[in-house]
Amino acid sequence: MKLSEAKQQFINSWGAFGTQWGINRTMAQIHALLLVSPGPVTQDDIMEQLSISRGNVNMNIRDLISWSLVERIILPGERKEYFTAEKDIWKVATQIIKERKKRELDPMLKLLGQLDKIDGDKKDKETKQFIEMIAGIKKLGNQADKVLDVIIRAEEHWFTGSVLKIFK
Amino acid sequence: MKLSEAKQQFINSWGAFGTQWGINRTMAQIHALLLVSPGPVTQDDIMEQLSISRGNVNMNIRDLISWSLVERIILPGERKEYFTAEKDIWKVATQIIKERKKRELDPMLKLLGQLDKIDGDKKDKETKQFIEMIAGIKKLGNQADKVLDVIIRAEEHWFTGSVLKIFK
DNA sequence: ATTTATTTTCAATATATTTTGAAAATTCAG
DNA sequence: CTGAATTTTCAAAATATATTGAAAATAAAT
Repeated sequence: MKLSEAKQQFINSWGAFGTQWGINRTMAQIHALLLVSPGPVTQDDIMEQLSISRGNVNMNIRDLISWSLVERIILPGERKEYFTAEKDIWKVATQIIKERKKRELDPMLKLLGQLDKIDGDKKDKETKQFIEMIAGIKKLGNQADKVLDVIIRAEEHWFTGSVLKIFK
Repeated sequence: MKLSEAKQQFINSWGAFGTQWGINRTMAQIHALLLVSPGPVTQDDIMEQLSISRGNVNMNIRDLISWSLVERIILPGERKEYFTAEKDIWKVATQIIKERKKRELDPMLKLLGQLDKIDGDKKDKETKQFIEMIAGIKKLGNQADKVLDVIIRAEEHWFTGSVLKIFK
């Protein structure tokens, strides 16, 4: 397989993979393109390589920046803006975990904290069952929160290829 | 807050939450409805409570069954089929992890295994960089695979509320 | 201050996904 | 086997999401 083919396939697959995780295809593809591009890249480069419009590139790039996965770079003497992606995959992964925790897990735990304040007889079977179910999800969410924090801090173990060492 | 309100809010929020994770809103809502329903429920019950069509219920229920999150139940003497969801949230979570591993992580690792077979000079800077990046993702994927296996097997720790104990 | 390059916005358009509902298939009772 | 109840399918319609592209805004050079 040629390098160019492999890159193209990586971009396509990364895009398809992203959609399964609620990430828009183009955003994932732009991220993939930046991951396989050795140097900084302009909006025009991305437009050309992925055959998409300027507006599309612009919006998705800004989205990627809000996830701290892409950085805007100004080259001295150049008028255009350039972009690069963090290439260290461990950093990419922990950054995504951090953001999803903040954007999704935290709000969800907040919501669940309100749902178990039910008026009326707490001894009622149906009420009891509901409160227990919510408590279960809350417990799961809190445990996930802690586990993810440990994983985020496991950088050295990732580096040595032994993330499992954080388990006893 | 009344029980019925709380249930309704849970169903709506669970649906919204699901969409952020690439799960269709209605499927997540049906799952939520079954989670808060003490007994088994029919297609007609779901149609009525969520105001959706029969076909929609049918397709999404089958999808949930394929994820092993919902079970079809035949009550003796009854013509209609009933459905229930696994209520133990830990089991729900590990089942989802298992399925996503199988459906997404495994195929992704398979793909990555093909992408580093690049023709030509392995010493070429760009080629080298690409191969290393793919290797990094592969490494991350494999580690995630192992960590998820440990989590799936941590049931007793979940039960005692100390999933963190699996960390040293 | 004016021109020019570049980025950003966003209404209109295109595409993808979900939902409907009625017809076809299946299942079960008599 | 027949007919009624129930489930399943799937083309058409509705909805939601993503994309375009040109106009407006911004930034830099002269």
